Amino acid sequence: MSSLHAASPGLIRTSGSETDRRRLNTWQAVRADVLDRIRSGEWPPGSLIPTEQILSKEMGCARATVNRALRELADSGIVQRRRKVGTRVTATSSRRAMMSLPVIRDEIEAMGARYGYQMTDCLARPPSPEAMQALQVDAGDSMILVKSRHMADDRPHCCEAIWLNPRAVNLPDARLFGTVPPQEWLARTLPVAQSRFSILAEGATGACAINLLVAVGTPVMAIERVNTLNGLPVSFARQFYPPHHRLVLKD
Amino acid sequence: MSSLHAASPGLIRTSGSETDRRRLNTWQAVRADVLDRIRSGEWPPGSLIPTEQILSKEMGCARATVNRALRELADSGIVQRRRKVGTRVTATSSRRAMMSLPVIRDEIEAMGARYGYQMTDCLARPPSPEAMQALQVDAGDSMILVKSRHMADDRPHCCEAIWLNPRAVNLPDARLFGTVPPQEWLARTLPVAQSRFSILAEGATGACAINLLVAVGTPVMAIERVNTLNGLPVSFARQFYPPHHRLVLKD
DNA sequence: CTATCGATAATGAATAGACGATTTCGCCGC
DNA sequence: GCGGCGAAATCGTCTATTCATTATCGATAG
Repeated sequence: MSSLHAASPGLIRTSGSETDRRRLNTWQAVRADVLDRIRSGEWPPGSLIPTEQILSKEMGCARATVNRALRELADSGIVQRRRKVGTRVTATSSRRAMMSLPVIRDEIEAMGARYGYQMTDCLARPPSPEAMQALQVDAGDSMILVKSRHMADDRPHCCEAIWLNPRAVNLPDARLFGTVPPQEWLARTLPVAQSRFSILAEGATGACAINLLVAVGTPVMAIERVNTLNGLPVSFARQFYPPHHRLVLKD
Repeated sequence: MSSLHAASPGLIRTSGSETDRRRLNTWQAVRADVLDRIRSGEWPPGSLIPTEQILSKEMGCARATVNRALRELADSGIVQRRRKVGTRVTATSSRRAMMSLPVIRDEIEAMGARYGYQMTDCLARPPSPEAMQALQVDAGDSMILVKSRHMADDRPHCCEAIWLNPRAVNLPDARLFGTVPPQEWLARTLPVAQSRFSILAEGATGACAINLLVAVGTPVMAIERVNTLNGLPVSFARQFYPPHHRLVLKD
């Protein structure tokens, strides 16, 4: 019926973008088409684009298919949609980018290096002020602090300090962390937790500098991660990466 | 027909998660339900969960609705799906997090501060080695380098150096950048470009340290951004943020 | 035993149709 | 002019159905 069934070339525009549309699904073709017409200036930033119904008729596909395409574009911040109003091209270039935070073991092995892990400390102690704030506990609670470092081919790749909340999770024998990184143990124990990350630059402090084999005060990138499960804060981790480490995001 | 039409309570499980499901759509309810059963250990990491058909029957909704829910979970890395094989709970805790990179003006005004912009330099010169690599140009090409800083209530918030490729975009009169930040001009001129970001920690160098009012060598967070349009690299920007600036990601 | 081929099962995508939610817009009474 | 109210437009979601794509498994020919 439709001129545009699965990968039929009906939709392909002659404008000649670099994307190879021969193997695109219909909704991906619609998305690419809309993107092209935005880029070409046909629909400038801030303007309304035609309704789903008009587009579906124009492109010879179902409205649900156009909906899927436009929803994806809205998810990445390229357009904004409101009922009854329509779909508007986002005026500013505010963009959302997806970052993938792999397990450090995978990250290192993906580079083709040999992974190594060393626990450097494992203490029960009252939480630091940052840990108190992140985990919503108070100074009286006793927390577990595990410090460790991760090596790539015997060179330090990252060092880590993680606070674990014994009220949120049953901790194993501490010796386990001598061989198993706490993040991996946590991932196996609590399948899906909700996480909040933040990224900042810091000067390396004493232990961190020693573990990363850099001078005190050297700029390091810190990634903080708070895991919560059912609203209960479970862990607060800080990972430090030496200079020249890059976190890459694609948009 | 279905026991689960739009926000009907049919699906609501008694497990009592913290999420308020009374106002969830059906597909969101399905997603929450699956997530709960993963978290509860019913479907441990690495295991296969029931097929879409079984789930749709079990939950009294259409398979397309289950598909939507499981697709969202796959998009955020919680499950992995393969045709004919099924849907598997991701074994590692590798997660994808969404980061929003707002226009700096918006970022500052959202904090309730007054935005200020100053251009500090605007030069035509051959590209630096990094710019050559990022923009895929060679040393013979003449590029435009604009340096600027952004202020929040008269305190430096971020400084920026951006290389523009005159072969990819028609540049305006350079005086424009005295009042309009290059990123904003770019956003208005090229509606939707594809971007690649990377984030790293560096020590502040001379001009950067002066602009941010910090000592040389102070750790700063650098965000690099390469914009390309139809495969043609358009701009290469490096933004530097002073210590204590945090980039926040929600998962 | 092994390679190949077909049946089967699972997800992926598309369709038409329906209904619901939300916001705008104009009409009407005042 | 103005306030309220209902019609209409538009996106959001759901269903049922069909076909496409991909992988697994087992049977069969050699």
